[in-house]
Amino acid sequence: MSTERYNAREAEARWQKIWDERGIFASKNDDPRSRYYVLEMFPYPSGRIHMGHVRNYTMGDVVARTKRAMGFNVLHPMGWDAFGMPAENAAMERKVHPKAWTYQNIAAMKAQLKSMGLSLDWARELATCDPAYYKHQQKMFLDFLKGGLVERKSSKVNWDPVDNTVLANEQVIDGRGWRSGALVEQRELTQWFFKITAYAQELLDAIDTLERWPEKVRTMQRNWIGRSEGLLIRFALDPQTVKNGESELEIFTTRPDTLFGAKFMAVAPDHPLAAAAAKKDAKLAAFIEECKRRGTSAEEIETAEKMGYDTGIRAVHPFDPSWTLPVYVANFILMDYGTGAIFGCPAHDQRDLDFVNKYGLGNTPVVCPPDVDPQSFVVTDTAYVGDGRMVNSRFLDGMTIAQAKEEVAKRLEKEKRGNHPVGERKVNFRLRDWGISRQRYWGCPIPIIHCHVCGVVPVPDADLPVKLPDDVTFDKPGNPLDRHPTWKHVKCPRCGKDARRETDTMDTFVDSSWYFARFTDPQLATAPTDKAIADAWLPVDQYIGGIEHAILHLLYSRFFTRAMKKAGHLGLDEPFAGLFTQGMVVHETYRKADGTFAAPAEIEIDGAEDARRAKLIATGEPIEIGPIEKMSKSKRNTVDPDDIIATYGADTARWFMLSDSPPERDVNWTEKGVQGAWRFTQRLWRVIGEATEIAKIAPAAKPQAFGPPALTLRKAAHGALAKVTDAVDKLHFNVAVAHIYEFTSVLQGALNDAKATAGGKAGGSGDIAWAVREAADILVTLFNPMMPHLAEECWAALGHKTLVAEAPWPAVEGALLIEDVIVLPVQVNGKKRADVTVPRDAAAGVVEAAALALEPVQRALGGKPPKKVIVVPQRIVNVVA
RNA sequence: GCGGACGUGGCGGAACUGGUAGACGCAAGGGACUUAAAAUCCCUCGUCCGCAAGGACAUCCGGGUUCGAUUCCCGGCGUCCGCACCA
Repeated sequence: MSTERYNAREAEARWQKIWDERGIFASKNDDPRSRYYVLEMFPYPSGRIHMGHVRNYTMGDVVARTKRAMGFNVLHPMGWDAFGMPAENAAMERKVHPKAWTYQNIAAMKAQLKSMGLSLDWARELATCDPAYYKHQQKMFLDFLKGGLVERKSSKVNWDPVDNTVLANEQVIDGRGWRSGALVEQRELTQWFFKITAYAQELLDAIDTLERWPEKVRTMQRNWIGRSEGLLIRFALDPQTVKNGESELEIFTTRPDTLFGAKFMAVAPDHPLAAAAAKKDAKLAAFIEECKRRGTSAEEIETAEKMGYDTGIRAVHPFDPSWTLPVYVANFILMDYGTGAIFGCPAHDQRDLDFVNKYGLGNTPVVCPPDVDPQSFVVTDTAYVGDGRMVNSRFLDGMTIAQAKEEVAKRLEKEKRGNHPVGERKVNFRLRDWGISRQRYWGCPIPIIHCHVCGVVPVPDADLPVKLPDDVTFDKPGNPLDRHPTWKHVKCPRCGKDARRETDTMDTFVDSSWYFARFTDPQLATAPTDKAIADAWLPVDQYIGGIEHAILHLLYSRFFTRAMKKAGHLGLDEPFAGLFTQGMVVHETYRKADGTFAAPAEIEIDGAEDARRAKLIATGEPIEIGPIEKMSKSKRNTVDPDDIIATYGADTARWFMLSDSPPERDVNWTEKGVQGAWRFTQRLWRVIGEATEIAKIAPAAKPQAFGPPALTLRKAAHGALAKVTDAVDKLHFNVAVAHIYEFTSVLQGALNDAKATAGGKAGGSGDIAWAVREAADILVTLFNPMMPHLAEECWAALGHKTLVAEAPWPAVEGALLIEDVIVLPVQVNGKKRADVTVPRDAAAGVVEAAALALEPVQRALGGKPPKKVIVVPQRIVNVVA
């Protein structure tokens, strides 16, 4: 074997070709072995992969390759989340068709992914913009419609004035569109909705079963679903005070116990009662307008003062007909939570307290904290929200909060007005239905026809897919489908009269809500899934992606899986058994004097680590080294994976992505770090090269006995094998990497020793040669999932005729991990003073005697006898002085 | 405000279920090889006292439980993230 440097560029292409030709990463649906489905969140085809993709897919590939070696039938597919706005933006800016742009990008990114050497089953590749994919999505939309999970309703929607489209609540961040960043407007539109709220309780409950999900994501989803238990109360309105004959105001409360502390009622500015009252009150109408004009961004809400307008209407207290409360329209009441109306109990709710303090309505405490005299308990600026006993509350006095809630609920449930009870227990959710209509071209058409006579008519199965027309224009804002000359004009499938096609397309999150199921049988033409096959593969055993999808994508997919089950396409509820959210790739920023940023490739850095200076290569202009931030185009702190792969090879990039930083945390990309990874690839190549020389002379049969040097090496090899296996299993890739480093050093030391004893030549006795060969094989198998190309190269050098990609994971020889003689730390009062060497299964008394005999222990005891000696077998000895 | 996570050398980080704190890597210092450089190999590397042997301190801070705490409990401080006028 040559001692030349490992040429990653040449070797990587060669091995990729061999893997490809042999099709070794294609998984078969009828393979009888245990299945393992590992999936990384599929990319949007933006044009180029970025380092975040490299990190994400490397992690998935390590899992896939390891599980494959362990004998699983592994499914590791890749596809494209191919619909979306950027394609239309490109069309508008560059006059390129969204489809052409998307497919060009897919081709480019696929080549990049291939250069990473990922063990993907490309035969299962899919793109969501392919009619062969979205045909099934349209069919499922109709299935769901039939099953009552789709609804068409007029509602106030979030309108993004820049993207000219509707956004789901989940896509509005701080009052701005998640893509455009534009301030979102409220508009009233008729939209299609998926009834995700029908599963609110189920989606919430099942979070408890997702044991292999990060706690953080589970918490975020729980909060998002936002369950609260309370009481709906119908307050009668004083007929003398109403303007248009209204008789009731329905509110939702989680604190019915505080009903005797009520001081006012309040409704949202867009509540029907407010609108009705405004008709006869110009000032109120103006107030409502003012409220609507106010933004909903975080800062504005933070600073907005509580404002209200007394409508003059009065509501009657449900427990006292003679007690009436003023009804306000207030800016802090949200129409889309509960009923859009509340009763205000200022003593025990901060917002209500702020409100009454402003309008002089006063407060009456009704919950008295423990150990406080009710007579002297007053609330001024801070509402009391803690525990206590009821006071000032007539029949509730003395009860706990829980008892009072129960009592109020019981009484109001019994009381009737008309046919309805005055009070009704209700569970309220924060979760809203998922509005999926988008006024865009590059998305999945909603398969519906609107007929003047028949109304909303589903497109018949035989006419699916409803394909996007190719001849569209992007010269004007708005939806190209809507202004297409012919596309929307169709005959009604039911009555045959002229009708109009739905021109809205589906939210792209629909596309990604079921792709994991499609991968199980991506060519199936007749249905979205073959249920038996999908059920055999699913749930995904390990899903890996960014935390940014903690709510949207992951919640939608959970809903979709349930909806598909209902429609008969799947037999399970939860799509992802294991979820891992990886950290970001971050990099230093470089700021020029004029405030703009320079790219890493444009600058040169010198000086010691604590006094680094950067300058622009082109001009020598000094550059300020800025904070480490997420790689982004705007900060220009990105590194192109292509450049790295061309310079160092894919294995180096993969290795660096896994080293040092734990996978869930951010990894800082540094030139030094990459070089370290690159040096290690070369070192491995050298070490395996030297090992090959010795392995050559190894006997074919395993020797009967091993001398101490061979035994030590074998113990290290099997120890490393056990530790790396465990670390990879827990996705602690940085720990696995550390153990591989460690073991490489051990092997290197053993090779040097063997050489020294053989007088500088490759040699040594048979047992050493055999152990070296075994150690080298184990080492290569261990780093293969991380650096697969180098591993193949080394594997071949070691004389194997097979591929390491197809080699089984080595079995640990458990006996090698058990030492006959062990070294135990000896503590005195919890501080380590010495080590004691004892037989592994020595009796506690023997260990104790040996420990006490040690000179440092005696010194620490100062000649006095120990009070107590604690011997933890095979762990530690602690002497208590 | 509510919820979650985290806090360990110059840096990234490791440490099983309460049992030798600092594995492994980066950076730094010293040495070998070389005409030289690169590459490679070897040694040192938490802080303080000490020539050394050895000792003291040390996992954000303050308490507690324990023979023993980075790990468990209580109370602070700080950082990051998510949600947020949610009745």
